[in-house]
Amino acid sequence: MSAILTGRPLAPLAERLARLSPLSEAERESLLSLPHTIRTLAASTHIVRDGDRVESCTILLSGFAYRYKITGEGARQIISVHIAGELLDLQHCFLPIADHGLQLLTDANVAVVPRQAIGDLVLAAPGIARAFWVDSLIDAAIFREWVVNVGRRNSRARVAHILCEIFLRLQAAGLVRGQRYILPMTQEQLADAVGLTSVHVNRVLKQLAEEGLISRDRRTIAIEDWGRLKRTGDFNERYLHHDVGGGLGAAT
Amino acid sequence: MSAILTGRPLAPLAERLARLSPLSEAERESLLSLPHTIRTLAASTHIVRDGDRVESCTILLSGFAYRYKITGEGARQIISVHIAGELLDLQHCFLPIADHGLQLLTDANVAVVPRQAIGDLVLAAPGIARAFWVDSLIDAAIFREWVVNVGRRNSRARVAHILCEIFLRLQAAGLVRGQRYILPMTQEQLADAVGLTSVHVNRVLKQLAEEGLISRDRRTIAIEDWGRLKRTGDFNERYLHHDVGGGLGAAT
DNA sequence: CGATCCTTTGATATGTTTCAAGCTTAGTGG
DNA sequence: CCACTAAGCTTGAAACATATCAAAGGATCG
Repeated sequence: MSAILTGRPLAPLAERLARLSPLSEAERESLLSLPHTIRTLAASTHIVRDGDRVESCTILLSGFAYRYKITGEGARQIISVHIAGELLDLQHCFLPIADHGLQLLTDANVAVVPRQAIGDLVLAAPGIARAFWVDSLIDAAIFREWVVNVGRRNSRARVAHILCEIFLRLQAAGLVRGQRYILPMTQEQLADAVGLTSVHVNRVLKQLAEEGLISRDRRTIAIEDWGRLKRTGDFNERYLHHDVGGGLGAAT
Repeated sequence: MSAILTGRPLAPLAERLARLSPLSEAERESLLSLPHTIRTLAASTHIVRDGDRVESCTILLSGFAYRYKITGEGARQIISVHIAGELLDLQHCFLPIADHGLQLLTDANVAVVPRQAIGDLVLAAPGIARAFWVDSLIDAAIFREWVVNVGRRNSRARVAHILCEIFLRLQAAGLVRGQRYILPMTQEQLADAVGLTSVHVNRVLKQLAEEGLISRDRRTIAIEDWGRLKRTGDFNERYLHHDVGGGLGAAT
């Protein structure tokens, strides 16, 4: 958030990408000087609606957001949850007709960049293209894990799994102190993320708490037994690729 | 397949990418001259195993493949199905530790390209980087739809949906004549793709056939009523982005 | 032509949903 | 500052879709 105030609002983006793939000083600079507008938006604002033609990419500077689709029967499936620092819809730079919706969970600050500017930049700066691409690849890895989560795990594991994932992602982003975090989702939203009903999610959360894996107060989750939570969530963090910057990534 | 025999085995790859994002003649040439080895592999060969360090990318020249993960309980979830002409594991160029397995459904011809060669090429040729990236983005769009499919649709819709998807993808690749295609998956594999049991998939297929939406003979599926099949599968092809080449994509 | 893998069918079990109602919390206006 | 309201959380009972278990029937391929 400080970056927003210091007038370098895209700094978190540059940081994030540099962690994924090495960037030269010039590349960092051109990222920081991307044309953009900063907006402060209220919780539940729609950033993109399914079917929209999107002319910009949004970077989440603070707050939470999620992507979702609505089925013909009116059911909602949440497809991913996004935290501060993440790129929300890079795919719209090249697939400009949205195939899903994108909505804020909380009040948030966002930076909006015209998609043309990103398109131009990636043609001019291959290193940046690579970094964006790696970001998309990690997104996709998370989608794959979610297919497994809703397709083949029981309700306990699904809920435990998403609690693990969000915890680790917040931790990697430096947004968590200790073993607790605020998960700004209603139980209904959580249910839509794991393919269950809110009633059932409620029962599972209660059970996880009774068994001492987590504790809850309003919407803050405290991890009480990380080992057992991971085990009941069948959670293996490899798919998050948090280590990707660590010396490989590129065909160096 | 003819391309394999004519000694231009990577031609289908160049075609595919050019459809996603405009490529110059020079870019096409450098794609065609990527170092590679051609292999003919038997059905059910593993191309990648979960956890492997992968040093190459595989292009499927003929046949079918699928990606999957195994849960801690031993259940398998199939994450995507791939058809001739597709890039199977572009993500391994930049995320070289595999987070899922990749296996052939049928005998197949593949081209194997060292990941370093692709990494070098995308830094040298931004237009190619963009095309690869768009390919990854479409992959991700399909994963998202699968999250919805297994998360929020009932068994009839799930099965109908995957039949629609594969039909359209084969059609777009020019691999289907008329309204029928060979789906080289057992009912158990189909079940693992839609998050059901094989017994239940069997019943759903039977019902879809009885109602006249499809007919079956061994593993060939004939679409008897595309409109109703789409409707019962809640299928909207927008997520496949088959039109993406049609004048946009790039920030032109 | 024997063996294996796959498909099909029936009967029963179960996890999750649905429906319904009461309860708590957070926000709003008097 | 309290009353009121809406939203979300919690709990119970019943219904249902899908899984599980089991066994027989086909297809495919040495």
